[in-house]
Amino acid sequence: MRHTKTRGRDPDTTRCSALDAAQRLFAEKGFAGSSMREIAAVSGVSQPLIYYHFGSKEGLYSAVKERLMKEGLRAILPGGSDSLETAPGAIELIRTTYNFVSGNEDLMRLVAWAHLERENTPWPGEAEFTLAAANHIQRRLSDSVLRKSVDPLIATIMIEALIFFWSANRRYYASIFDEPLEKITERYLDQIADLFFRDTPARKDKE
Amino acid sequence: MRHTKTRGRDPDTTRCSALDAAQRLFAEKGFAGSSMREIAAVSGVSQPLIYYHFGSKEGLYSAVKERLMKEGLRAILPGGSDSLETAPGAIELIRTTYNFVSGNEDLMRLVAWAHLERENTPWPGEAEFTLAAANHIQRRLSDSVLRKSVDPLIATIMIEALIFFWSANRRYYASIFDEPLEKITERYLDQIADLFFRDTPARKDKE
DNA sequence: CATATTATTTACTGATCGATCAATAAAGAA
DNA sequence: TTCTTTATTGATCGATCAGTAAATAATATG
Repeated sequence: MRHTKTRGRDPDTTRCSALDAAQRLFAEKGFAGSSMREIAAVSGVSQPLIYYHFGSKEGLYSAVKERLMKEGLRAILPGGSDSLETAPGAIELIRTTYNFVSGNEDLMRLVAWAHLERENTPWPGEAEFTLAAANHIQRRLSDSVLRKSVDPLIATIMIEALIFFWSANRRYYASIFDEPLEKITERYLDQIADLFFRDTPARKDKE
Repeated sequence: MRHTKTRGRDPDTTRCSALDAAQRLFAEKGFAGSSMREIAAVSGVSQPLIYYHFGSKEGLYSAVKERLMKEGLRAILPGGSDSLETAPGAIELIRTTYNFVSGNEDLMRLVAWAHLERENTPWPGEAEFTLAAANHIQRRLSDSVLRKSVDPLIATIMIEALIFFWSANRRYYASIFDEPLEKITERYLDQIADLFFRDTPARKDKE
């Protein structure tokens, strides 16, 4: 047998517990707003032990980002169940992207914190991530269904902006409408497709 | 004469100095990331004196927000030189909004911090601010130039999203293009107008 | 078994946090 | 002038910050 360790020491579980708590707290309160003591208390891992495994607060932060990006890349790159590859049409692509964004709230909040805190160090795999997403969206955008007079690259940025913004602010804005969140979200995403793709007169069947 | 006080005591100037430094530091590093000591050092106002005038760190923060919103409202509400009222057409409205947003970076960053830090207390005048902007945009949007099949309220949110996003990320995205920031910004704003307004076949003169 | 390595805890450091103290200087009121 | 109010300072509070040294318990290795 390899290891029966269920009691006492299990460094993998220790690291994972610390990472879980750190991810939650960093996403919730930002890097400056989270303390190692609280991460230790929440995770059940003693503070010096976190330092033993991750070296410093920055090291812990980097480990959180690394793990998140590894998961994120696995999900969105070809082969993942929610991969952008599997999205056949424009509206499905938009919906898939939105689902990924709104389903990874910790990741999105951490990116937002990093942006505000003016992090100079790039995220591990950030470039690949952005390129993969932009690449797929752009391929879809040049599939002749994009409205004429719309620059594909700018359109890519705009779609990203619309999806990010709604994912971050949907609860606030949904309270203005009468409809439930899911309904209004669907309409919002449909309108994105409308704006960028459906100006070609008739388009019932795709491909 | 009223007061010749140029030396020694001048509580108004004191408050103003503290507010200036606090606004800059809160916008730059967030509430949790800014310390009263640093605000005191940067402003030249001693730390206990800041407490004397504003009571607490929270009180200072509230005062910063209050002043900013008062200025912002004065600028954007009817009568201001950059008022949304004076914007005659759709593209001018978009440009005016963008200019206001990108010209008030401190305000936008503070709003972003507040959003991430999940502030429960609403900003003073936040509701009026949002309503005023949405109201003007919506009036413009229902001026029959809006593309059919686009919900005016959702369009309002989308335009806000597109402008906010570009204002926050323009430098990053502009580095992808070859053009200078102003040129690509102009094209980005034009594309917004294109998307939402210019699908009516011919539209040279408005009204 | 013995021993070296890895994992974890207890107790602590110096620095900094937000906040407050008593004392005092300046301005206004009498 | 004298007295009261307002503005400002230096010193300091207890709490908490990130980080660490040393001792110890568990595991792996011989």
